[in-house]
Amino acid sequence: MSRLNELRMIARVAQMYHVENQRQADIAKHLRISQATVSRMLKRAQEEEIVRTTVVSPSGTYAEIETGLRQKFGIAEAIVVECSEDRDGPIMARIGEAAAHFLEATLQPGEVIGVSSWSETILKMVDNIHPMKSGKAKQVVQTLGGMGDPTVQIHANQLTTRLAKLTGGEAHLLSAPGVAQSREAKLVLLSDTYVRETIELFSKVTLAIVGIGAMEPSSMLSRSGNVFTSREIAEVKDAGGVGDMSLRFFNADGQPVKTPMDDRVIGMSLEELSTIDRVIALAGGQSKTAAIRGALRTGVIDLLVTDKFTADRLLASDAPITTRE
Amino acid sequence: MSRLNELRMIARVAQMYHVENQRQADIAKHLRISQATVSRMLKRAQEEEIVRTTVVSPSGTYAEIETGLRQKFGIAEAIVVECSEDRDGPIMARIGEAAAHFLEATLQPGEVIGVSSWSETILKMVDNIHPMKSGKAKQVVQTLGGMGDPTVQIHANQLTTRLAKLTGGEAHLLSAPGVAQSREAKLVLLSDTYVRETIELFSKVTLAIVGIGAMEPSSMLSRSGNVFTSREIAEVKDAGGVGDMSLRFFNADGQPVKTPMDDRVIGMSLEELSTIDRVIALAGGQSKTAAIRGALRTGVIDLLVTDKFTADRLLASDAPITTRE
DNA sequence: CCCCAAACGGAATATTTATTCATATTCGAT
DNA sequence: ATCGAATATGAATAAATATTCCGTTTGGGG
Repeated sequence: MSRLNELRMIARVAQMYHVENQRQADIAKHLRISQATVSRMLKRAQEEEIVRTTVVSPSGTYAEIETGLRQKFGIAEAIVVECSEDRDGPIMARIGEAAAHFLEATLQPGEVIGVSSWSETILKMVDNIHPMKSGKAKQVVQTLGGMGDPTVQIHANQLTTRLAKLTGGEAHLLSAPGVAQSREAKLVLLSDTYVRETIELFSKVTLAIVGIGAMEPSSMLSRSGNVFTSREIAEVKDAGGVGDMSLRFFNADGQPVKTPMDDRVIGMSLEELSTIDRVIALAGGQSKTAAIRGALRTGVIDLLVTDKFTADRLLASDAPITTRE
Repeated sequence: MSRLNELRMIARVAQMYHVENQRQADIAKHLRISQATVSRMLKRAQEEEIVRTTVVSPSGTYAEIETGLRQKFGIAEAIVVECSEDRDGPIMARIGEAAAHFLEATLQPGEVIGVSSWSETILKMVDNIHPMKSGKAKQVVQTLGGMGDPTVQIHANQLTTRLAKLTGGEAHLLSAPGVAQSREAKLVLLSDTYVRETIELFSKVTLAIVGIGAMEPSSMLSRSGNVFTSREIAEVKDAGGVGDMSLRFFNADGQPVKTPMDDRVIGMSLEELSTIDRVIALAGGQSKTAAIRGALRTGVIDLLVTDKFTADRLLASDAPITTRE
């Protein structure tokens, strides 16, 4: 019976604290008990469920799905954006927008941003970044060569340059094709001083922004000319490849798929990516689901920004759960 | 639209803080923002109602009614006890129990307790106090004389003595009748050294425990012999009296009702009561409702302990609301 | 009855959180 | 464009809260 009187008092303390916003010291004075006791009563109130705290996610946000993604794939953070329809265009726009906001809010002074430049989603992100007056970033490094097609080359360079301008960093372009014609050709390209300097910066990158590619070439990729032959793509597929980040392929388990083509790609490797402090991946859309799932399993991604439909698909899958941490 | 991205982040912070019990500094590190920002986001989360905190009063307690009493009558605290039936016996027992618990929990070391000894409810309270080993109270002072009837006299003395023993204070009895035969008789009684010493202690009392009497004499009062004649009582009633504390009468507005009898009462006055740091009133029951309402309006009571039925009646009344503070 | 283990409670203290202060930035009005 | 008010930010700091530590008490076994 005295337990009830005790709980009554705890409830009163909880009310004064949570509802009336009184300080513990004042409550203690009012009730002639010590502040320590008030603190303990409040803890007790939680345990006894006299106070209940609930976090409601604002409509249009999907905290629960984000938590699901974090847990299922062991990533540090996930952002799931609202999207009215499951089409690539709107999805990319929303993902880019959310990523831009996140970047703005969390970019540290002096960061070295690495950006793999041929993702339409990343482009949307850059479109949404507000210029930061006090130069936050130190350098913005292009982590994958441009395309053979000069039009897209310019596009890629522009993306890096704009991002650099917006974040106040100095741009370091990778003035080379993303894929060299041969191993030898790559070596030649690497002999270029500017190219080498940029590549040497890869290890300094503190924040990498990457897109995730599906095996079926994206519109941008195909527009950019034949990067790989369809036979080469088929080979990767046969080896289990489900997608790529910066033209580095991986299978459904997140294991790298080694191919002879690796020697021709001029850009950051998955291994390099894994050493980077923060890796932000931007991707969504029906066709990319499998690729994203594989990418998440590589363990290099710290934050995924995706859309609700894709997130649902990622969680719905009955593939084995990979827990980290 | 960016408001949504902002809210998303706030919701995430709130989740990490309230659900996952992470410290603000850790959240800040995880999200690459400052601890100050996390603190502000959490405040924002409250404002935006992303976090909702509710205090549920344990069943058997009536936090809402207590709040109603505090607000309507401007008292510092109220305790409303559960009671299955609206009869005086059980009500007094529950009130006494709750008051005992409260007293135990909040009695300060060195307090001087004043107790008006003829309330059955107070008796129940004393019955429920556990002995306090390390003498908390300094002195326990009887604030109203005993009754003419020697049996009750002993009762009253015992109550004070027991309370003193239980709280570890030294008992100061008021060895005199509660009501002298005349003004002159009172003066004679006051000349007694022990009586005077006790009365002088009134001003030192830090915590007074009082009962509230209705105009219809209680069983204890009537058993104790004719304290006042029914004619005297009628006079008080005519003057608007609705009840008394320690035989000091007041009307429905809480204004003292002065009568010639005041000069014959040997006990603490309402004025003295009002200077005391904490005044705890114990009372409940159908017949006492009007008396309690008047008592609350005197402004001398800091804490009322009553039962649910009486509390409901006190709140239901459409009498004008007297707000203090 | 006495002693011990566990529980309690408060003062002092450590830790965590909120606020202040100094800057930087945005936005709106010229 | 340029100024100024309003807003936002983080570092430093003040304030509030949680915990540790220690003396007391309580409730069992010897």
